[in-house]
Amino acid sequence: MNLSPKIENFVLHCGEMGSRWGFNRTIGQMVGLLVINEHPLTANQIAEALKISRGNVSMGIKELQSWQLVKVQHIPGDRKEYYAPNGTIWDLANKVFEERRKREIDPTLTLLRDQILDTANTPEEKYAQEQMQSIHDLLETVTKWSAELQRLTPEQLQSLMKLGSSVSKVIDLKDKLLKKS
Amino acid sequence: MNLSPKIENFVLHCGEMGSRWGFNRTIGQMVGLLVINEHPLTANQIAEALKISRGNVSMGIKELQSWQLVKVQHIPGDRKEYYAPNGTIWDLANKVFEERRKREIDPTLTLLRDQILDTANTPEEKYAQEQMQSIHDLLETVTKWSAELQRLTPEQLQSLMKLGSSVSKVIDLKDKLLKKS
DNA sequence: TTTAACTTTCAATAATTACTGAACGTTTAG
DNA sequence: CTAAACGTTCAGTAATTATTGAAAGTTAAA
Repeated sequence: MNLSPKIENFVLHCGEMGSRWGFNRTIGQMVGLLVINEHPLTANQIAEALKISRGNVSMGIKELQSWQLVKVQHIPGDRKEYYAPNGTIWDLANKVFEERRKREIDPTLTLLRDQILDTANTPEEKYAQEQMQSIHDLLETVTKWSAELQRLTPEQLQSLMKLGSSVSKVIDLKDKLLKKS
Repeated sequence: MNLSPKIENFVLHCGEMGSRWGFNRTIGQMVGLLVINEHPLTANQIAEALKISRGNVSMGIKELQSWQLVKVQHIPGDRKEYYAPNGTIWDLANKVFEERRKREIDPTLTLLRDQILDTANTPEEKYAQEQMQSIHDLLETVTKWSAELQRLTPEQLQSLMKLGSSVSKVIDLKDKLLKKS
């Protein structure tokens, strides 16, 4: 399990980006390693390739499973577990996106819904509630949009994109069509 | 500078979410505090309200300025600096979005562009490059889309949203229109 | 100038987060 | 049943990140 320089480079980069993508360095490296290898890897292979302890691999896999990013495979007559990415690159990105929405947006949306129902007693609270309402509306829009976009295949997205490569044009389209009918 | 329970609750929540939004707890609280207050605040007021040191406020403001999330205001005859959110809620969200794209996507895109130009020497490298190509294409699509969506006003977005509340319908629309012409 | 009112910086330290490795659990082949 | 081969857990420790507060920097009024 020694990586070619090019592949190692990619894996190390994934590690550096890991924390920005929502996990930590080691887990970032694990994702990179699994994605870049055509064949599933055992926990020991991962530990060896990344030079980390066996226990750390176990915890990392657990975390990745909570994100639904890896799946376990078995080879007949072999007791070891083999780990592989749970879907295409596109699938993985969707899963990360979805999970982050749950962690970064949903809790705030819940809080704001409660707060907005309360009555404001002072002018400060009045203003505060208006702001919270704005944030709430923004987050709802973002949530709905991300759900919409996730529903599309990469091909649909790219097709939509090439339509003059501007969403504003889609709006124009819509207006035109609505006028005709 | 003592906060009403309702407002304090919101500020504390922003703190808890802070690290998920790309900063740390204290900076999250600062954003919450500035957004929820109608009037700009001085560094000392922020320190007092959040019960943190004056130096910490200074560093937090610096960080928020690098994200372009706060602006400084002055009151004539007063040497203190007053801090306020740099734009509407929508503007702030856009700035965060943009900054995160720079940190979370751009560096990887740069790396992948380089890697893809290299020639693959082994079958493993061949596969690795195909995967890197997929990731690259995905990130480019995401980048372009986020740029498109950011260009729209909240009103445009919501109008587009209400169009049967499904982007797939827009694609259908497009197809219909193209057939007609 | 000097001094007072402010802001910034940064070394020391506190708080948080990640990692190791040994102990324990589980499964299966012999 | 026993031992070997694997996976998991978690207390202790290492690494990283955030915070304080004292010192230094800046500005402007007197």
